[in-house]
This record gives sequence, structure tokens and C-alpha cells, in this order.
Amino acid sequence: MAANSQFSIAVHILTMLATAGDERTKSDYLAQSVNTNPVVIRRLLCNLQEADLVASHVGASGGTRLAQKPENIKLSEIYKAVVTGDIFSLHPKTPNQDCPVGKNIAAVLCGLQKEIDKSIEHKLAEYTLRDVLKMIE
Amino acid sequence: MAANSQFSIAVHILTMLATAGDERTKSDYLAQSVNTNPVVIRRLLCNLQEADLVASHVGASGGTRLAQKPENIKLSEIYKAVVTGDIFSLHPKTPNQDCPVGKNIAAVLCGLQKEIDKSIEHKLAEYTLRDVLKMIE
DNA sequence: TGAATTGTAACTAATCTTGTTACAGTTATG
DNA sequence: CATAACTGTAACAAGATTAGTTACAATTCA
Repeated sequence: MAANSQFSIAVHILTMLATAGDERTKSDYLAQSVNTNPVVIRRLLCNLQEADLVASHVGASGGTRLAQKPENIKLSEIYKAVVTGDIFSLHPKTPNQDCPVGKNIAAVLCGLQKEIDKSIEHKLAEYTLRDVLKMIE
Repeated sequence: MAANSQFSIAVHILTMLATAGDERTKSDYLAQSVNTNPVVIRRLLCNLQEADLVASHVGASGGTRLAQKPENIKLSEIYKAVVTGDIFSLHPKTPNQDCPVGKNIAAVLCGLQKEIDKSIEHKLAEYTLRDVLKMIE
């Protein structure tokens, strides 16, 4: 269970919220569609709220709705809101600094990571939540 | 220790082999530069050998050298040779199939995964091992 | 006042990656 | 031809991450 599916779940529940319009949706209902525990959903919704993609309300008749229109939410924003880690990891232990390659490889790989991340965000910026909605239908 | 650093290590040791030219390099030596166990290196070299990027020889005075010239080895080939998993994972449990979103979201996400993977490979195809060598120096 | 809901902490279970030991098989070399 | 030096590979331990779960405080509506 060590594979990160936060982006998948985020797109899923945001699509659900998009279909709900202005009505507030409860974490319990979203959890049933995703087939997981409500707490998993609420954890994720907290991140999405920090990124201003959703607005949650506590208390009775509380719940969550989109903070922006589906056509204004790019998938790249969702990605940045929930995906923390990098595409690939650097060495767990620092390489031998007495070796010319070992000493300088980290800088090269770091630059590469940033370029790849830009590529992904650029690709995901091509789609909005509205596009996902259309694909679902 | 659950972050995948195979691509990092692969680029590292292939760069080492590139500096060694036609001479065979031992896994022990590579392991010292990466600062890890020789078995970790040999496991990775097996993958790189399957992808025809290196040629290893067993026995005394054995070792590994590049199977192609550095300027012909694209970083995208290295990526494909060692990175198995996807950028993001789909839901561990299958979503509720009675929900229109739950039923169709997997197809959308799968398509997205493939597009992202293409983006990454396209970006990594811009660089060869020769380019990395130049950056190191 | 009471019921319903979010936010969050704490813990468990499953899974992945690396590190390590061990050893069979292969090859160069004295 | 015997020995030493390698690779290839299996098996297992250790560490880290993620999702799932329980529990409960805080908030809000009726």
C-alpha cells in the first residue's frame, strides 16, 4: 500500500464536487464513491482547501463544494496541491565526494528533476476539471 | 527508504562507465562511488544490460562497460530501462461502479498517466550521457 | 440541547526500496 | 589445473511511506 494515489483520488472527488454544483457534499458520500474511509477524504480535502480549490464547512449540514468553477481549475493546480514528492529520488546516502562523478552528479540530477516537474505541470495545465467532466460523460 | 532512486543511481554509474572508456569497471568500484552495496549495483546493471546499455562479463577480471557510445545513450532510454512504476497510482481499491464518476474515472486517469509518461520521456530524450558528462566536468 | 459534520491526532497494516549475507557459476592467470 | 576474482541471483532484514481505522474535540444547524 505504498503507492501514492492522492492525485487520483483528488481528481475523483473534485469531479464529484463539480457535478454537485453549489450544493455541499459530505465526506462520507465522497468516500463511498472512492471506496475508502471518510477520514482519507477529509485529509485530502484539507490540502485542496489550502490550495483554494474547495471550501469546506464544519457542523451539521456542513460539507464541501468547489471554490472555483470547473473550467478554471487546471489539473496542474490539483497536482501541485497534493503531490509532494519528486518523480525520482536522489541517492539515500550521499555519494563519494572524492569521486568527480559522485561529487557533481547530485546537481545534475536536481536540475533534471526540476525540468521533468515542469514538463508534467505543463502537460497537466492543458486540462481543466471541465475537460474531465466531459470525458466522464 | 521507500523512495525509488534507481534512475539516479543508473545515471551515476553509467556516467562512471562513460569516463572509463573501453575498460571494464567492477561493481565494487561503482558501489564505492555511489556509497552503497555492490549487490545493489549489480541488480541495476542487470536491468541496464537487458536494455542493451551495458555489457557485463563474469569471472576474474570481469566487469562492465558501456554497450553504446555515450552520445548514443539518451536519458529516456535509461529511464525506461529502470523505472517501472507510474507517476501516480490509481486507487488501491476499485471505486464504486454504481457511481457515474467512480465507474469512469479510472479510464480518464489511465490516459493521463500515459500522456505524462510521454512528456517525461520526451524531455529526457533531449539529453544523452555525453551531455551529462559535459555537465559533470 | 442534541444531532451531524469537519478537522486532526494516533495507531495499525500493507507494501515498497534498499542493504546485507550467502553462494553457485564463470573466467583469467600463475 | 587449481585458485582467486568476478558476476548473477536468491533470501531475508530494516526503514520508510501510504492508506485504513478509531477516537474525539470543535463547530454549526435545527
